[in-house]
Parts: sequence; C-alpha cells; structure tokens
Amino acid sequence: MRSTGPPPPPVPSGSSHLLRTINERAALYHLMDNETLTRVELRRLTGLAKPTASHVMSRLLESGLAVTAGRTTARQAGPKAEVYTVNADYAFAAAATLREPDGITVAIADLKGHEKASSAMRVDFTAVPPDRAVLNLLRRTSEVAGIDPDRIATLHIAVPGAYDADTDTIGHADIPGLSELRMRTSLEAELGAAIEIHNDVNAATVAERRNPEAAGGLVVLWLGREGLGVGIDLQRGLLTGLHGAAGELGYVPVSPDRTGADDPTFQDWLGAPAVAELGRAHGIEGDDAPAVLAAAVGEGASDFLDEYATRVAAALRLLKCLLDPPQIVLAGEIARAGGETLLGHVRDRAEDFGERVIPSAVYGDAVAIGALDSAHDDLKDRILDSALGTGP
Amino acid sequence: MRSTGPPPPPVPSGSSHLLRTINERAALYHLMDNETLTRVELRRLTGLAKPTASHVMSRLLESGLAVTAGRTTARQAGPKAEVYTVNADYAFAAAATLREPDGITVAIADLKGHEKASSAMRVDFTAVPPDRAVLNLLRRTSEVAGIDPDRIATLHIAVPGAYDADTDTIGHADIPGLSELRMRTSLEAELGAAIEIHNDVNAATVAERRNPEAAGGLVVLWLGREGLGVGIDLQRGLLTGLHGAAGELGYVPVSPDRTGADDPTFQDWLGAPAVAELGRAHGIEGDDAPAVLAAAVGEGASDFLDEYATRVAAALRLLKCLLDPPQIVLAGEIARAGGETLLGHVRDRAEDFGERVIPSAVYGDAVAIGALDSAHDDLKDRILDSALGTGP
DNA sequence: GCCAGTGATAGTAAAATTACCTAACCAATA
DNA sequence: TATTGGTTAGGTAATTTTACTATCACTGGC
Repeated sequence: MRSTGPPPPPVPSGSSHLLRTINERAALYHLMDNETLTRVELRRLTGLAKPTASHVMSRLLESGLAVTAGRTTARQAGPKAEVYTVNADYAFAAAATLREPDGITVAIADLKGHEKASSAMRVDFTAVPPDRAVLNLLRRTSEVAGIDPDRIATLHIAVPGAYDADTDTIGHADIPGLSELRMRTSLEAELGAAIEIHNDVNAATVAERRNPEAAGGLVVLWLGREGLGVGIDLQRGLLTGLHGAAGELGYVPVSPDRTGADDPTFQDWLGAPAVAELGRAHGIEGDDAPAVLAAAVGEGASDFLDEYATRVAAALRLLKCLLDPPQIVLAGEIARAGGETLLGHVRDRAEDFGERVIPSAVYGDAVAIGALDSAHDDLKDRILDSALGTGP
Repeated sequence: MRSTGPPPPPVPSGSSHLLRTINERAALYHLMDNETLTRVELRRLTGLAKPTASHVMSRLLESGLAVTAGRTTARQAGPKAEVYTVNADYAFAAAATLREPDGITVAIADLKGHEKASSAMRVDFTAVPPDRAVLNLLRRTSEVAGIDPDRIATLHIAVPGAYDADTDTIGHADIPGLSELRMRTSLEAELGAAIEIHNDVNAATVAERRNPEAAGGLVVLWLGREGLGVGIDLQRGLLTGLHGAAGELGYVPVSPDRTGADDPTFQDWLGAPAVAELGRAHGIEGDDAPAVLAAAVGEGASDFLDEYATRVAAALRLLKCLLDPPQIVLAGEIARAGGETLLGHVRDRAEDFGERVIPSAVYGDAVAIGALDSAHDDLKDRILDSALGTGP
C-alpha cells in the first residue's frame, strides 16, 4: 500500500553529480543546524576547500534556501566575513490538534522552527467534519500570518486515537465522524502538503524531546484529563505500531489472572474515573480528575496521594521492565496537577528506578507543541532530501 | 563511556575519493547481497557506466574481498561473462552461547553466512570462568575448521541475563561468576574481534527474522525451559533498553492492584513453575515444563491447555496493546512442546489479534542460530564500513 | 555436415566532462 | 604590515560517453 516497485538499494552509487549533491546537502544540514554560518565556518564543519565552500554557498543562495544576513563585526584583522542563514520563509510546517470538547488548534512554524502564528477554535464536529474544520482554520491562520498556504510543506495532526497509515483510518477515536474519514487522503488532495497523523500522546512525547535530559530515549506515561496513554520514543523515533495502536495501556487488564466479570483495565484503575473514585473515598472533591489531584496536593492528603502514586508506580514498573528506557516522563493534565508532590510519592514507590522518573519539561500544550516539532523535523528532512540533488 | 569527542555530522561531505568509496561500497553491498554477480549485473544494479563497473570490480579483486568464480555458461550470443563472488574466507563471524546447565556452544560462519563449524561443551562454571571457556572452545573449533582465529572479526555471545554495554556487566544472570566478569573487555583483549553480548531471548528473536512473514517487525514471547522473556524487534533493530534489561516480562507482577504478600510475577504465573503446578492440578506429569506440555498435548488434556493458553494470551494482549507488533511469535522450549495444539488454543483466547500470533519458524537451537546471524550481520556491516574507503 | 558470415554481448581504450583541491592572488582591516 | 575573507587559475581524480576489439551463437550456403 505504501510504495510500489522494488525498494532502492540502501547503498547509493553515482558520479560527480552525486558528489555535488552530497556536499550541498551537507552544507544545508550545517546551515539548518547552526543559525548563522560564514563561509569559513562552513569550511571548518565540512572540511571542504575554500573555493568549493564558496561555490556550494552560492548554489544555496541561488536556490533560495540560504540568504545573506549581513557581515561579521570584524574584531580580527582582515575583511568582515559575510554571514549566511537558512531562508526561514522558504517553506513552512503546520500542526493541528483535534480534541473533544476543546475543538481544534492550528500552528505554523517557519523553516527555522519559529512559530509564526497559532489559533484555536471550538468546533461542533457533528456539524463540521474534522478535515474541513482543520482546512478552514489553517487557511485563516496562514492568511493572518501573511503566509502563502502553498508554501506549507508539511502538516502534522494530533488526534485522540490510533492512526493506521496503511488504511488512512483512525481507530479508538471519540470524535464524531473521525473514524469514517480518510483524513490524509482528503487533506492531501486540498493542500499540497505532506500530511502525517499522530496519536496525541505520541505528539506530546515528541515535545518531551526538548528536554536535553531525555536525549537517550524516553517513555512517556500520559495521565490525561480523560484518557491514559504511553508514548515510546527510543533509539530512532517513535514506536507507533502496525496499526498506530502502540502504547494503548488503557486497554490492558490490570489483573489478567482474575477472571472476574468486571475485568478492570489500567484506564479504569489509573485513569480519570479511578481518580474521581479515589477522591470520593478519601473525601477530596474536584470538578474533574486534575482538580481532584490539585485539591489533594493543596490539602496534603498523603493517603490519597500514596494510593494513587502506588498505582502509577505499578504502571511505570511494567514499562520499565518491558522497555528499560533511560527516562520515564510523567506527563498529562493529572500529572501536572499532581506536580512535584505526586512525583515525589511516585518516586518513593518506584524504588529501584525512581531516579529515572522525571516530570514533563514542556510548558503549555504539549500535544500542540509536539505536533509542531514533529512537522518541523519532517520539513527539514524533506528539504534536505528533495530541494537539492536534482542537477543535470 | 562509548565514544569520545564530538559526534561526526550525520551528513557527510568529501571529494572524488569519497565518490570512489561510495561506489565500491555499493558494489560490495550488491556482491554480498547476490551470491554471484557479473559485471553486467553490477552495472544494472548500480547504474554505473561499463568502464566504471569494470574498474570497481578490479579494485574489489585486488583487495581480496571479491574472487572470480568461473564464467557464465553462455546461452546467448557473445563471450561468456566472468562471474564474481564475495571471498567467503575474507573474514569470519563467530557466535557463542552460555547456558546453565547445558554449558557453552560455539559456531563459526564465513562472510557468506555459511556455518563452517560448531561445537558444544558441558562446562562447570565454578571451575572454569565463562570467558576462558568460550575462548578455549572457540580456538579449538576454529582449529578443527582450519580457520585462522585472527580472521574472526566478530564474536556475538548470547547469555541468560541483561547485558549492560556501558558498564560491560551482565545482570540477572544465574551462571556462576558471570556477573563479576567484564566479558567484552577481557575477550576483546585476547581476540582481535569485535565483541557483542546479547540476551539469549534477544538472540532467539534475531533468529526469527529468518521468517519472511516477520519482515515488518516482530515480538517474541519466549517460553523457555526455565525462564520467560520477551524479544522486541521493531522498526530498526532490537530494543535492548538502557541496561539491556528490556523484555524482562518475568519480573512484572501479574496483579499490581492486589497488594498481597505473595505478589506473583509473570514468571510465577506463566513460567516453568506455573506449568509444573498446573500439571499437578490436572494430573499431568513430566520431568520438566516442556515434558508436561508434551504430555498434555499427547493426552489431549484440553482443560490444562485452555488454562495455560489463557495465561499466555493475557501476556500477548499486554504486548499487543503496548507495542502493536505486526507479528507475535510464540517460541521457546515450552511453546515448541505445545506445538500447533497450544498455538490453536492461544489463538482462540487471543480473539481480535489471534491471526498475528505465529509459531517459531526456527528449527534447532534458536539462541545459537540467532547469535550467529547477529554476528554475521555485524560482520557484513563492519566489512562494508571499514574494508574500503581508506584510499589516498 | 562443414564453414564463413552476421549480429549480439563482454570487455577495454581514449577522450570528454564534472567537481574537487592546491596555490597564487587581490582586497580589506586591525 | 600582517592577517583574514574571498576569487581566480591550473591541476587532479573520478566519472561518463563514444568507439573499438574479441568472443560466441546462430544461420545459411556449399
């Protein structure tokens, strides 16, 4: 379904053109990696000779991928070196989130990763199909930011559900009309952009990559206002699974050896319903699960916190034993409401791997931020792969 | 601990030398991928011009990596094309397994992946340290096969335990002296070879890659004679975890919500002890867990099989929900003893993902085969990376 | 049934192309 | 005046294109 024809060999071959492509790719990579660059710095990074570095740079300027950004303020002898940057407006990355009952958000970033515009809108998905809603808000947002929608090269969408890339369908989604839609196909037809659809927890997991502590790989236990999920980001990239349904801890039975009729899952035992029930048992009130946790922390209800932390630690032990990740991030609205207090209790219960449990390093909407980060990474990869190397 | 200095940029750059290296690498890759190759076939695979293909081939011959293998039996007009092959004796890959109470096995394969020799030996690890035992048997085996031990470029060792590459230590190992050893360091000093140490279940998982059905990724539930384990091989390579302790399902509590004193783990509930206990309860006898299963299958004890299959399916559901793998392989001595019968029962219990559960496709010692496959893959990678490209 | 002619294929040789590197040079600046 | 940024000129190394030779199966006349 994905690709046709035989796959290209993993080891390329070619002639002088390939060499030029390689060197231009390398230069572009360093340019995207370094904010600003002079010819001399490029020379040092790539090891190319002076005339070659010069030539490669002028090719990048011609193609519009690089732009000049003044000259160095020379404090050494000699002329001032010309400074180059990536052309931030060469192409844009967009991200959208779909949530119930919040509606949708859209954000657009330039090639440098700077957010240019964002907007949110409540949507009644029974009245407006999700794909139309995203399209409308994306067009409006790009207009506000003064961005030509045709320059948006990637669009990543975070949805609450499991996206199956092979069939272009979304499973386990509680948004009306979402499971019947072929979202990627329909949006790709309207927009020119490359569309990717991610699970919301996976998007939040990408956002946690901003934490330099988690560079070696991380697993996120997402304790959301409603649902529960796990994001796995180890070695190279997200683990999404065959049908995009990896990390669905919520569907796992807590006690498979008990063949009772109720058969509680981790969602029942650890998710929002469990928090509400635990709150009632301990006399702690709140409108929703995060509120209950905030109240518990405020009141110093250590019995409640111990009980809940024990459950969280049990889930973490499962993840630690199966995946042995360098870091386990506690994230989501409930975890945020629990704050350092909850984290401390969980660490106490986690015993041997407590030091690996860290709080979320993301401020703000992790799902939206992660989706935009993901779209931006994808954009850079695509620019690197396609914008050059189509020489004679 | 692993590398010093700044990492090289992921996008290389270079001059004509690089180009030649690239093309020779490509040729070598195709040569290793294709058993035999003529210049014309190489031309078609790489897209290189005729004289270049010729030149690259003669370089490979000079370096000793390729050898001639006669000429084609021309059934078309024109001269017979010269046929080339990888020089199978250019370098060798070795594998070893350490098991209690079986002792150690050693196997050696040539660059083409053909097994040249293998041997097994019972070892009293309290008398002979594991690293010395491996070294001795490896030297003896290579002597028997007439292979210069210096040409053994990779050695992969499968051990029952979690290998931590950073500290070069093995945890959770029940072989005397194994946890005190720095096995890689000590063997690397004696042998010139590159040493890798794998968990035994992970080695068996590599062996399952031979099954073309599992090309999209697989997870192995290993029901061994003694222990229980999970091998995860998705997207890119094995998931080993920070301390090599990924896949240790045996240590996971079955029912975290029950805070009883016994606190049974999956090992207790699904491993060899559980099989023995279940056998006693159903009046089925056997010397060890596989024997009990074989007896149950022979007697058609469907009550026993249903009960055990229900437990296996519970573990599989956990793996399916967390990892969503394309295939789940049932392997290990217990699973083999249960055969198609057990598989059928498990599939019935697995409901929605039963069709993804497949039997092991490996005949013989999966751990030893996987370790050798792994060593051979590593050998090919290293040859590709190092043998060429050291030009002027 | 034999043997030269024909055409297709394997491989090599020479010239042209492309991109890189070194070395020399010019200009700007502390 | 020495140093640095940048360009120009000439040379090198790898490729490709074009042209050529050698080999071999097939064919058809003798």
